[in-house]
Order: sequence, then C-alpha cells, then structure tokens
Amino acid sequence: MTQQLDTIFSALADPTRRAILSMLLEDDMAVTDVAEPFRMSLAGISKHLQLLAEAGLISQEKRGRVKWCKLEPDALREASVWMQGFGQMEAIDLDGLERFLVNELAADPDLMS
Amino acid sequence: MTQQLDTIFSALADPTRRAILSMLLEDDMAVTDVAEPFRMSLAGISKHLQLLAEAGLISQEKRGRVKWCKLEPDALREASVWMQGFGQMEAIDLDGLERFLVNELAADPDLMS
DNA sequence: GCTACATTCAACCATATGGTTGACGATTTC
DNA sequence: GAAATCGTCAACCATATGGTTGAATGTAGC
Repeated sequence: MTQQLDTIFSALADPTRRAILSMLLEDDMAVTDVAEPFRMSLAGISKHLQLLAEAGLISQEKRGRVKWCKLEPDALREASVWMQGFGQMEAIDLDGLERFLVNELAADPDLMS
Repeated sequence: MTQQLDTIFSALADPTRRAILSMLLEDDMAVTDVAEPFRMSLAGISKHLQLLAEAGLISQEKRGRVKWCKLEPDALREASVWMQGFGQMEAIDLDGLERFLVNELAADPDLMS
C-alpha cells in the first residue's frame, strides 16, 4: 500500500495531471480531446495519462482507434483515507492512532533501520 | 493554491516523509530524534523536514540548539478538500461541480492554451 | 575556553521527471 | 489500397529529486 500511495500522491503532485482529472470529472474523454486545451504535445499528455492510469486514478479502454479515459475515484479515496488519519489528531483516539502508526511504519521495513 | 497543492502532494509522495508525519502524530520531536529510526544520514532527514516545512505540513521552532518539529494538519486538510471534490461525483451536484471545475482550470492559466 | 552536541550547508552523484520531436503501428474512411 | 486519424514509442534534453560526505555554524556543559 505504501508504494501505491507513492504513485497516487506523485501523480497528484503535477498541475497538468490534476487538471486532467478535473476534466474527466465532467465526462469520459478520448486522449486527443484531453490534450486539446493544453499547450503541450499529444505525446506529453499521453505520458501523463499513463502515469494516472498506473496510479489507478483513471482507467483507459480502447474502442476502435480511440482510447477512452475514465476517472476512477476509488484510488483517490484510498489516499484520502490515509490523510484522514491525521485529521483525527484532535479526536485523541490513542488506540486507533497506535494501530495507524504501527501499520504505516511496518509497511516499508526497508525504510527503517 | 495550485502551487500549494503541488508542494503538498509531492511532499506526501515520498514514503520517508509520510513516515515522518506519522511519527509526529505521536508527539513533537527534535530533528535528531526524527532521524534516529531511519537508515539515512541526518542531513538527508534534515532535507526532508525542510520540504515538509515548505509544504506547510510541519512547523519548526528552534529552542536552544534543538529544533522542534510539529505536525500541522491544516495543510493536509487543504489537500483533502481538493480530493473531496472527486468523491462528490456520485452526488451529481452539477452546479457545485461546475464551480469546482472552473476554479481548478482558472487557477493556472499558463497550463492551458 | 574547550569539547561535545544539534543542525545545516555545500558540493557532488545517480536517477527520475517533464517535456520535445520524429518515426511508427493500428484503425477508419474514402 | 491510399490517405487520414489516433495514439504510442524511442531517443533525446534540461532540470528536479533523493541521497551521500565533509566542513561549518550555533549552542550547551564542564
């Protein structure tokens, strides 16, 4: 899960990618149509879409020669859940906090010595 | 605000930094103590802490020769609010959606052509 | 004042990232 | 089948990122 959070958050860290997600909120779109409003090459947008797909934030389905991009809000929800853990700081739910912490720190053993 | 989201999300994209945030959830800590469990140089951790501070996710206060690091959950809340925009997809609040979109796309004029 | 401690700075390195262009493989259309 | 369209791939470039080490700064303690 830690690595999944890596890819999700770094996907969200780019303004172009966030703008794309916002566009897809309106409706599913073809790659070319996604690229249209941006002052960037089609290949550039294509790369961004690949990153978003790898992060699970969108899915892509090819019908004919056009590839449709669809928002997948579930991945966002996962990151959101992680962040909720911090919002609960005031709640002083120490038991829940402990569990939360243990999970996070145990998730990536290589990180710690 | 767009640039603020950039820095917040890219700060969250690194597992070391997320682990640090989790540690600070327990209590305020000195830089040396933050670094202790990690298999990384102190200077490395110091850099991570600077990024977190620039993103507004932590604050640092120097008392004597030790610099105390404190979690600042408000910045997280800001990113969380952005993400909520997508969770509301099912709510089909089209007016709210429209406002949300317009704001996001207008926030970074250089992005679009 | 000397020593030890806490932290950062500077320089450096390897790799990742965001972008470009041009060629290419599929698919549709005429 | 030829031409146009949709999208990706490959190679390349500049810059950002995450890490190291060693020296430097500031503070505390003896």
